[in-house]
Amino acid sequence: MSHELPKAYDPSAIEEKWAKYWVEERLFDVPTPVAGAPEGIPFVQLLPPPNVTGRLHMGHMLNQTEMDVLTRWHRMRGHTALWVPGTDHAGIATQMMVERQLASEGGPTRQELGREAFTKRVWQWKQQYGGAITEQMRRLGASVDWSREYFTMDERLSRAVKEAFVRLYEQGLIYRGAYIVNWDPQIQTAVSDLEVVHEERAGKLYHIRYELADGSGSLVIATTRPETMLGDVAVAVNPGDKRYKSFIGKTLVLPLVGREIPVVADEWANPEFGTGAVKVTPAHDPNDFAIGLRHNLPQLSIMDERAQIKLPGSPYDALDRFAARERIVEDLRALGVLIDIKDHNHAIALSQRTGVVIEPRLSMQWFLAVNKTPSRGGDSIAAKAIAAVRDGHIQFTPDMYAKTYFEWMNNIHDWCISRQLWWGHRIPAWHCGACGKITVSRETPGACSGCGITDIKQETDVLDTWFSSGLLPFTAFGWEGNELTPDLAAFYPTQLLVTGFDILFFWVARMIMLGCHFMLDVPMPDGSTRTLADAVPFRDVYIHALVRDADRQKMSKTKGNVIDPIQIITQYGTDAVRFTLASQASPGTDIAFNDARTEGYRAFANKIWNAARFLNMQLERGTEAGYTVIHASPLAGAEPASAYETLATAAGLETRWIFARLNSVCNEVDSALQNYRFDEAASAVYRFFWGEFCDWYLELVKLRLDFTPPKDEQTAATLNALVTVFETALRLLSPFMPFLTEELWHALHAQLGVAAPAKSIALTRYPQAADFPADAESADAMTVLQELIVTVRGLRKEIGVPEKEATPVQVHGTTQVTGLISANADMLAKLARVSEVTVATEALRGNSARSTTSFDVAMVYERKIDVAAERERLQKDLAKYDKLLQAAERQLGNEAFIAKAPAHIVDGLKKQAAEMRALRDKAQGGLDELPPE
RNA sequence: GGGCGGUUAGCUCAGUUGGUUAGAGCGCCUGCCUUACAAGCAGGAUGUCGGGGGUUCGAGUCCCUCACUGCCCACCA
Repeated sequence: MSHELPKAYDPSAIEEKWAKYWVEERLFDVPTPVAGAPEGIPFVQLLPPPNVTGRLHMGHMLNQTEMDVLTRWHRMRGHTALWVPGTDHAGIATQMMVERQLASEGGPTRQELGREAFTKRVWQWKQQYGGAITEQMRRLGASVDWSREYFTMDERLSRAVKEAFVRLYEQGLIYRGAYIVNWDPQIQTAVSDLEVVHEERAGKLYHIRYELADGSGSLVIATTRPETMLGDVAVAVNPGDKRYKSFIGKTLVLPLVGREIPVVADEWANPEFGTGAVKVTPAHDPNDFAIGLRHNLPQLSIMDERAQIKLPGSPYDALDRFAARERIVEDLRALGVLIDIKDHNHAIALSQRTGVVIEPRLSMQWFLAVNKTPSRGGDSIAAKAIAAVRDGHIQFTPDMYAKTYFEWMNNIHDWCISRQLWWGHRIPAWHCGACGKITVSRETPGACSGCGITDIKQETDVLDTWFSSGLLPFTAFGWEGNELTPDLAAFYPTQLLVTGFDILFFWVARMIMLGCHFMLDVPMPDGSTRTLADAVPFRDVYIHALVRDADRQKMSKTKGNVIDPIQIITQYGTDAVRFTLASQASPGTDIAFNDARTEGYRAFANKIWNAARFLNMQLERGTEAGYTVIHASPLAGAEPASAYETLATAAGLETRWIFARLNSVCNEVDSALQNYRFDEAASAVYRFFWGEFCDWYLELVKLRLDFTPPKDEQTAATLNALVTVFETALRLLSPFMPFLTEELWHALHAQLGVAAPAKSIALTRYPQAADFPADAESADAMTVLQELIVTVRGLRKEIGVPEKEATPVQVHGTTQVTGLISANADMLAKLARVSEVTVATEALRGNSARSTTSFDVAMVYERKIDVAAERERLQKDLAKYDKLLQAAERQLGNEAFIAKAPAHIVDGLKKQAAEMRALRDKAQGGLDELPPE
């Protein structure tokens, strides 16, 4: 039977197969617990739901790699590991996408189609294309529970959203009113503060003269937006501003318009800015709106939803706001009241979605009051959200994000949750045309709650997408009120949220606000009242960095530097890309994605692949020679450590050593992942597999495997150990490189002729340090031998011994060290081409000798000495050791140091000084022996 | 305007509570087709840890300051 692996690793040949297998076999589904919570603390994560319109980008890939590594790691450690996937309906993005599609088809516009037909059309679009991103996720091997996949507009989630809205309304936390909001005139909807981005731009500050109605004088105002003067209802000056004292209470005539407006005194007017007199346009500026309220001024809207002037009869009617600006400036100039135009840089507000300039607009909207006490009492939403983090119920990593969070949460304003869109959760409120009463209800009401007439109309606005996604940590588990569903009992709070800082406020903060608010009302599994500590939506938040291009530039379509993960995956394999991201994922640092690095990790995958091939060959030879290897991967429990002990003793030093290394690398990986140090974990497994298992263990194993008859115990033990270590390494690597390890793990079992003990390596047990003897003695012994081998290799190279020629060496050191070396002369022979080792009684120095802190070694070889090079080397050594020695001696001579530093530091330094002195003397001795220049 | 980061080898980054010779990968140089792997093996070079000051027996690590740089937030017309 042949189990030959192809010579080179080809990810495309294996990845799709396993991706499909994992999904079809439903390996990662976590059923709803029948009663109570699963044993232990389940590891539950919610995937930040990608937009249905989305295509996989590097940010997703990083996010999913991190989540998957953790999920697989926890699962293998025996925890219930639940990762819930889903997609977000993404109101604005999706509506725009479909509108664009309609336009490109030359079809009707959204408005022509009408609301019902249009939303139907969006659903069609969603059915057809909405799965693209989850398809790509499957390709990444994300070990999510697909049986729990949701869409934020699913019927069940829609019910939950309605429930949440109605509850907040009943608690007096949702209100409706006419306020200035950020208006996007392109898509013609309100957007929240967060959806506005500011950009510094060069603008103008226009100085305009307004005459007093009584003709007694005039005053000059300064504005960046002269077109809004059409809506002016006052001019404000600071009450303390002496220049304008006499104007207060008088009436001005608005140029071009002729309307009379008062001069009011308001603190907001800044005497330092402009002329100190500011025009007041309550319907088109948030500050002016506030002034208007203070002075009881009318609110005069002069623009429509497209940001065109709407003043029937006026010459400016129907002009776009920017065209109107030009016309008005011209007309003011003609009138002679345009006094000055100054350059003025200021930050203008742009819509994040469309990039158009935001128009502050007075309109009727729905708001969530975040700082208000609910009608039934208790803390405000923001107060709870602050307390949850402040009191440590939620932990941020990196923790500096907690500061950012507080900064925002402490200054939070009410949240405008209504959008004038058609795609989204329609607000469950009904307007009565007769009495004006609003009926907010879970079910479609038959009649107005005020006057009882049946002719009521549902609110046309929908909810901000983030409102529904903010509810996900509990709605994903079946929340529809105060009842504790089995899933909520088992899985809430989730353990960890992994996400990017770009949605810290949009999503993370909203989940905390809404989770803390709603879940406080849901009892604990034991029936007790829930406290904030258990109302939180997640215990940990891990904020990952941004993936940038190789030159640290932000990826953007306009720059054309977007790296398509699918393309990189096709080129290098998913495992290599995952490993690249994991190994770069150091908290708080952006990732400069350089595919040179990915190429390196593909080489790593290839290395693993070839180690498997080597193993296969040894097993084949072993089988032919009549050896049997029986190995079963641990599922729940480990082999008893004593079994490893016995195996290692029979196999030899290198096996004892590699077990000791496993002991230590298991610890490293576990503690790194515990702290979300994906980079450290990845580099630990990398160094172990390549630097230790391949570079040393596999080479040394070649010495031990003697398949010529008769059978011997050492070969048998080594063969077993080899399989054990390799299989363990596969499990260790599996969370990082799930495809490759799955393939090789199955191949190994096939080769061994035994059934794999599980359907997937992902369902086996993660290697634990305690499984392997720490064995410091073997570790130390190998360190000496490795150091010797490396030193000899270096010597050979320097001296110029031909590659293939074996040479004798002399060693000097303690009897323990020389004994160890002599006993392992075969290692030296194999790895450093040493033909013979003799022990010298005297210290070794001279041109062919090298010294380390544990031994001297000299090569017995006639050579032509490059005196100059040798002198240079020795002088360099001398200088180095001398410098270190002097530094050590200086410090040891410092009484304060001896008195204050801990003993182990002082002793260590003394030892170091002695070693440096010896090494320095040897270097000096070598120099003395060189022929003079 | 407010807040938060970063600056360590040519490049990308580690560096745990201050403690004994500051590390890794990639790249670079030299030599090897030693059959698991040339996507490899072996050897090698490379750092006044952004500048200055301070605390300390001891600073890449703590404090101050300056410079450069990035990000977030913000209703100054």
